[in-house]
Amino acid sequence: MRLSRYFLPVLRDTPKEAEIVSHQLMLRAGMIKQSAAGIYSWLPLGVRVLDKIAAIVREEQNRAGAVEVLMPTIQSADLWRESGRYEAYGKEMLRIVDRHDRDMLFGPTAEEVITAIFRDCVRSYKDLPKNLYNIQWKFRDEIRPRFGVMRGREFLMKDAYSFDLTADAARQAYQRMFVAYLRTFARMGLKSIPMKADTGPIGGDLSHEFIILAETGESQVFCHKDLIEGAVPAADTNFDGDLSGIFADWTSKYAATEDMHDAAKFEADVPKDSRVSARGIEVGHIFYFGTKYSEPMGARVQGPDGQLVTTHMGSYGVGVSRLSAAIIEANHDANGIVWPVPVAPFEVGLVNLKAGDAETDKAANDLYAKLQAAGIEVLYDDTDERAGGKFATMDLIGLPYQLIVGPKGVKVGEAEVKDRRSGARDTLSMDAALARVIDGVTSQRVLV
RNA sequence: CGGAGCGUAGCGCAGCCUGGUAGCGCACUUGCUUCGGGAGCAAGGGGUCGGAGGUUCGAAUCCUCUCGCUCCGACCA
Repeated sequence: MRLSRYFLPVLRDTPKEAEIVSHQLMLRAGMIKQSAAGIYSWLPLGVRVLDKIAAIVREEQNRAGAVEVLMPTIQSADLWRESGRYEAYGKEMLRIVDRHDRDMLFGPTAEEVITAIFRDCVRSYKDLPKNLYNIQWKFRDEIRPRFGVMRGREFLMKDAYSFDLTADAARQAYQRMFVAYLRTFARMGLKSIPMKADTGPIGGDLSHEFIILAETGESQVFCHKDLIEGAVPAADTNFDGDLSGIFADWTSKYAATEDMHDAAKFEADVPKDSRVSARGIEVGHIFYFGTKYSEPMGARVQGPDGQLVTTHMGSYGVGVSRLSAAIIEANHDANGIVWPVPVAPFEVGLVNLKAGDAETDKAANDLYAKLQAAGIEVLYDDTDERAGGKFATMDLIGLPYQLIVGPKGVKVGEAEVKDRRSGARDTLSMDAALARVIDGVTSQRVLV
C-alpha cells in the first residue's frame, strides 16, 4: 500500500482524553476515532489489526474443532424472556423498540440465540459434541466506559458455545477451548495466564479468565511465576485426544484474580520468591454453565436409549477489539507501538527518503515490487514529507521492520534495515536488505 | 448513579477572575531556501468560543438551564 493513497491520520500530540498508553497510541497512530463514549470508528490501520487478531482467533478455534457461525447484533427480547435474563440483565443491556413496538435489544452476548439455533436444528446425541462460535460486535451499556477500546461499550468479541451430552463431555469441550486459548494468545506474542475465576452458581473448577500482565491492567492478579513462561501447547496438539494433562499443568499452580484471591493459600502454596503480584488485563474468559440455558430453553437431544437429555453447555469469550489495545500495552516504547509480526497492520514500512528523486524513486519502487512479490505486507511511504517526520510516523505506527531508502544509499547500492523492536539499524546492499526483511518477517509470522 | 473536572480551529492550549466583537504552538495551503531522525523565512485558509435562555449598549467572559466528554468509585469480554 502506498501511503500517498492510504488514510493514516496520525496525531503529533496526545489527545487529552486518553489516559492509558494503548488508547493514546491508537488515537495517535490513526487506528481509531471516537464517535461517542465507548464507541469508536476503526480507521484503516485499526481495521487491519482487528482482522489479523480475528484471523488468529478463527484459526485456533477451527483447529480446536469449533465451527463458525454469524449471529445477529440485534436480538429479539422474546428469546431473553425464555431464559429469564431479559429482566435480570439490567441497564447494561441496550433495549430497542422496533416500528411494530416489538422489544428488541443489541446483543451483549449470544447464549440465547445460539441455544435457540441448536434446539431447533439438533435432535440426536449423534450430533454431539458441537461447538459453535462467532466473531461479532456486542454492546454493553457500561456505566463508565474507559481506556479506549479496552473498556468500550461496543466491542468485537469471539464467543463460542459448546453443547455436550454429559457434564464429563462438557469438561473435555472446556479443555479444548482452554488449550486453544493458550495457543491463540501466544500467537499474538502475548504471555497469557489462565486464572481461576468465579463460577457463579454452578461451582466447580470450570471457569478461567485468561490474563495478560500489564501495568495498566484493570485487576490485581496473583500467580506462581512459572506460569508466566508456561509451555504453550504445540500446533499439532490432538484436540480429539486427552487434553487433561495440559490442563493440569496449567491449573495445578496458584493463579487467581483479586476477587478469587486467597492470600493464605497463596502464601502456603507458592514459595516466596515465586510469588507474582501484578496488574492484569482479561483477554479471554471461559466457563461451563451446565444446563442454565438449555433447560429453560429446551435444548435437548435424544440419547442412545431414546430418552431426552438436556445438553450441557459452556461458553468461551475472547475480546478481539480489547486485544488490539492489550497487545499495545504489552508492546510499546517511548516512540510508539511495537507490533509483533503476526498482528502487525503491515509487516514492513518502506521509507523513500527523497520521493521525487528519480534514482531514489526507482530503487524504492523496485524494493516495493519485490516485497509485494514475496508476499510481504508493506506500507510504502512514497510521500514527499521530510525524513524526520517519516521516521517518527513509522516508529509511531510500529511496523516490525523499516526498510529505508535514501539518495546517499542509492548511490552506492545500499539501503538501511531497522528492527523496530531492538532499534538496531543495519546498512546493507539492496538485495541483502531485502532478504533480511523478508527472512525476518517470514520467520516471525507464526510464533508457536 | 454518587463525587470531581473539562468543552475556544484537525490536535495541544491561552484568553474568562476584572465584559468591548478571538489568539498561540503544531497541523493545513502557496512561494523560496532547506533536505538521513518531527527544518527556516514569508504570505495565507480555517472557529455561530458545545447548545438554549437571561443580564447588559455590548457576553468566550457574568447568571440559569441543558447536552457532550474525561477522571475517581460501584459494574464488566
